[in-house]
Amino acid sequence: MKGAPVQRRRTRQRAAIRAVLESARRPLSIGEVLESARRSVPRLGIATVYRTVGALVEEGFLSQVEIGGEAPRYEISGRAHHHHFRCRRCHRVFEMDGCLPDVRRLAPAGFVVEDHEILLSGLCPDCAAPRRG
Amino acid sequence: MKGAPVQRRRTRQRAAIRAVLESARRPLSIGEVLESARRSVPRLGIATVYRTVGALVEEGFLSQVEIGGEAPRYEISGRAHHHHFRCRRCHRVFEMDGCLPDVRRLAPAGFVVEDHEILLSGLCPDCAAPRRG
DNA sequence: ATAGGTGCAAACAGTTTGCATGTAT
DNA sequence: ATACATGCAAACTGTTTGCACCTAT
Repeated sequence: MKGAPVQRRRTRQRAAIRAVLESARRPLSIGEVLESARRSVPRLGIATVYRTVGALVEEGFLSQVEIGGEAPRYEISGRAHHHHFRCRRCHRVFEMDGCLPDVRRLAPAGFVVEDHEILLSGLCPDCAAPRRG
Repeated sequence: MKGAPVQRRRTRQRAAIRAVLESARRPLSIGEVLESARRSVPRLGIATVYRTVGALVEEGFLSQVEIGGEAPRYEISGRAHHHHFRCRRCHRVFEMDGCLPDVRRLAPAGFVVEDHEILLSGLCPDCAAPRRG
């Protein structure tokens, strides 16, 4: 077991990983973060991505988005309440603003609703668009 | 790649696996199915469970229930459309009948909604009850 | 008799960990 | 100088596949 480090350092790897997640408009998987961050740090290792993303989740900078049985994705914390849409073809996950005011009415009497998630799935605009060429 | 078999056979393994899932009152994970089914077929292999459950999902007998980042679970299909409530204290998952008619309006223009899932979480009646300990 | 099924072990894929080396402080 | 971070590879865990043997039809 390795205790948490006493201090954090600024490294190219961490800067790249943060930048990728900050500029993303949708939650990213570890693989997506790795691929994007390697554009600025080519030799970036996947273990570093796991460790860095894990640390960012622990410090509250990132939120983990668990969708179905798929690999967890990560997005910047503190955004407005929103839900997600998963494309069954390209498997990307998109954010959808807004919510349904009466979700908690689904719960039968006696249940205390504290949180909820709504996940839509189908085809994203890119995959639904008729392709030509 | 192995093509789907032309016909299905009745075997002790499949009977056991089906029986376990039919008598369950909650969605079961692969491990839970294996453990239960081994009571009637001790040498049952996990690969057979994966293959059989997978086949049952494909033929529509079972539905895969994916909740959060947890291992997928399987339940008998054909029940009325419903969603789930997960108790954060006892971790049980309950079914909630009904739905919200306007869920798919959450999706921005251009997205083709084919399916959706709603997961509420909080405390179930047992865990919300004032009696403690 | 034979297509199909099973169990085992090996192969895979995603994630975590150990360690020697590299680097921010 | 030194504690922390990185990259690589090995270790793990959960799932899938190849294959020789078995069995329902």
